[in-house]
Amino acid sequence: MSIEPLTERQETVLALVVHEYIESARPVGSKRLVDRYSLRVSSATVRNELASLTETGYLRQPHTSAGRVPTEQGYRYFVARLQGDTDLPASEKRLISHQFHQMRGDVDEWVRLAASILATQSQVASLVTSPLPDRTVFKHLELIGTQGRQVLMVLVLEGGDVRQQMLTLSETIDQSKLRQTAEQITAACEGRDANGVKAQTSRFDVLGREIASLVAETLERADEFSGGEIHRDGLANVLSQPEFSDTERGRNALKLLEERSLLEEVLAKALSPKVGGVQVVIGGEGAWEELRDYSMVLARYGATGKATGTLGVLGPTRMSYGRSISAVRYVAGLMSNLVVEAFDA
Amino acid sequence: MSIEPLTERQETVLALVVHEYIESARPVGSKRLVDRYSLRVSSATVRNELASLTETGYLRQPHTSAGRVPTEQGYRYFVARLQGDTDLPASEKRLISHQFHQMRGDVDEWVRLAASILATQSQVASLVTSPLPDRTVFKHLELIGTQGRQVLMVLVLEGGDVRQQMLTLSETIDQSKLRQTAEQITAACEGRDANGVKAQTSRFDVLGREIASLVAETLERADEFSGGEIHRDGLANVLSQPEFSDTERGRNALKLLEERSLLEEVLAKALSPKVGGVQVVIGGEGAWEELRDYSMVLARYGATGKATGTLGVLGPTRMSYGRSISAVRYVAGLMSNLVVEAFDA
DNA sequence: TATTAGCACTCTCATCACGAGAGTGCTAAA
DNA sequence: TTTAGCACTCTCGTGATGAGAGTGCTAATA
Repeated sequence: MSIEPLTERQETVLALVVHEYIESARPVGSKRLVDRYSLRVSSATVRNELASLTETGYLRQPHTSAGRVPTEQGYRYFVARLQGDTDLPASEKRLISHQFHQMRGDVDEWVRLAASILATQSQVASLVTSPLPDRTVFKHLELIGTQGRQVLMVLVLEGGDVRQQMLTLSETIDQSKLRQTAEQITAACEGRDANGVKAQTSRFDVLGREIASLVAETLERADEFSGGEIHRDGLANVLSQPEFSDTERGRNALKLLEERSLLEEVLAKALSPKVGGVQVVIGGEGAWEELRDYSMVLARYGATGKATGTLGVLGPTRMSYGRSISAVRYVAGLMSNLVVEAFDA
Repeated sequence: MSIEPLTERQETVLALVVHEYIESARPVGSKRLVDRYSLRVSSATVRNELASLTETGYLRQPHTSAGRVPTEQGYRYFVARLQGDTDLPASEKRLISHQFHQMRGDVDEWVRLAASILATQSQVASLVTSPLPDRTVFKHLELIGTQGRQVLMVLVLEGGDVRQQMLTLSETIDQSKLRQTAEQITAACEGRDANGVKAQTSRFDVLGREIASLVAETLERADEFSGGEIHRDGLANVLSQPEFSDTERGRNALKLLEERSLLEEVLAKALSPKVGGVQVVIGGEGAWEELRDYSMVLARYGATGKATGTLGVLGPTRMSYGRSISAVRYVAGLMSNLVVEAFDA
């Protein structure tokens, strides 16, 4: 399979088949191709090329005497080399950017807006996770006594994220002692990560050690917790795709989108931890059987080394890669700006 | 319509029709009824009762010479008077309770688990919102200077919720002054709500007033923000219901479930703000045209006056009300316990 | 040698007819 | 008041059929 490089004409034909199939969702035949794109060769010639592309594994025939459909390999070739650089029209960009500037406020709202925009732009389902710190860094600690031995620990992280936790101490400690301890720890640990904090613990007294190791634990937990909630939108979109008119398949698609663990795994493994670039996962790439009929277009956004999140879309392999890629790229850029701004503030 | 009270036999027939229709999803006829439930009357008699129930508006005929289907009125009568008190089997309860105890940790996890359990138990889609304070009460304030005029305001609310906000002050203020102000405000405002805090502002100096009014604003915003994220699960379930085998209808159902604003409105309006009891909304109750073909089973959980959230299920009017009601009731109870525990801690 | 016209053949899909099955309403008898 | 009987209606699954689109192959052509 696919030892020979494709001739120019084969590339053209492949591109047209992919393009046409994405639009029509029906196997595309030689005659149709010649008619719709007014090729300067006859349908018989195209037929020969189709046969050849089928042999080399770029196309597939659903049944004898039907038109051709791209294989995963075909899609990959198309996305990698044939599709050309697409981009959203400037007017769309302005509109989207406007919506983002319109809204100010909390991260959840950004995430929601991003998901909504991706869904409408790509016409498939979208996924967005909140930006989370790559490496959690301590900034500030407060201890607030409430009643008896109960103490509320408020832990402020680099980037403004806050963790809170209720503690029950072994004995009642008065507020001034608590404050003093908190200040000590803050002074010693500002700017350190979980390991850095651990290294400092020996410098404190008994209470200080107890608290500091709890802080270190919390920081560690925050590091592990890579996922966070995955916000979805446009689920209804995938059902309007003709390949899911069969209810069984539609249900399958939804199940996939609801399955948190699988999505988390894909997001984690398929996507490099660095911000930049759009990744396309076609048909599960052999690694995920469940994704055989689906493709994802993903990007990481945020500020590498500080806080990053992922966003992308999920749809049938027959999805408009152009629309999706440009939408994902643009929205990821906007989200990155927001994250960077939030960090610098 | 429905002036005469129903005879006992009519009630029996209505109950059987609803029951049978919920199971089979097909219009139910007289003969079927007699056969399956070994009634001691003939099909002709049942036919008469069916005709009468149709006349009084409890049943409906999809087309002449087809079986009967319950109307909304029929469902309501059934749920209100005929269904009997259903409850989850003890074994199920144990299993669910176990899962809840298995898991400790943050509120998001509770919400996720509750949604997942509701979805599997009811076989339709589930909705759960996080518990949010009914009336936001101030507990503690911290001001943390970062760089220049930037200050991080950390606001701890009754119940342990934390709000944070970045401020840019008009001039640089040193940390001790910040701390002093924060302490002043904390002392004066602990236990007060938005209005209470506002009433205190005059007692502070310029900086204090500025901060305190920001605090009051934040508290107000927290009050308004009644909704919060709605966590969904079991979306795929609704697609397996036969009424949504038609793709168009299925897509509609999904759109409904994705529409945040509508759901929020229904949750807010249909459900009393007090915890306790399960509410059933059948076919939109005339108030929501979009919900014509759907029913919801809802409950508010938490601790009235402290923090409450809503949970429930959404499915076709032809849903198993028994299963849903008992599942919603039980899960709401468990969640309430968790909230109460968290508050008392 | 590469391209094209022509042709026989295949496979899908929408349409239509048809009959089984389930259900109804009505009448008349028990 | 209940029920047996009956004629009638409507849906739905099952084939049959034919149009349409597409293919591969062969032979003629540039």
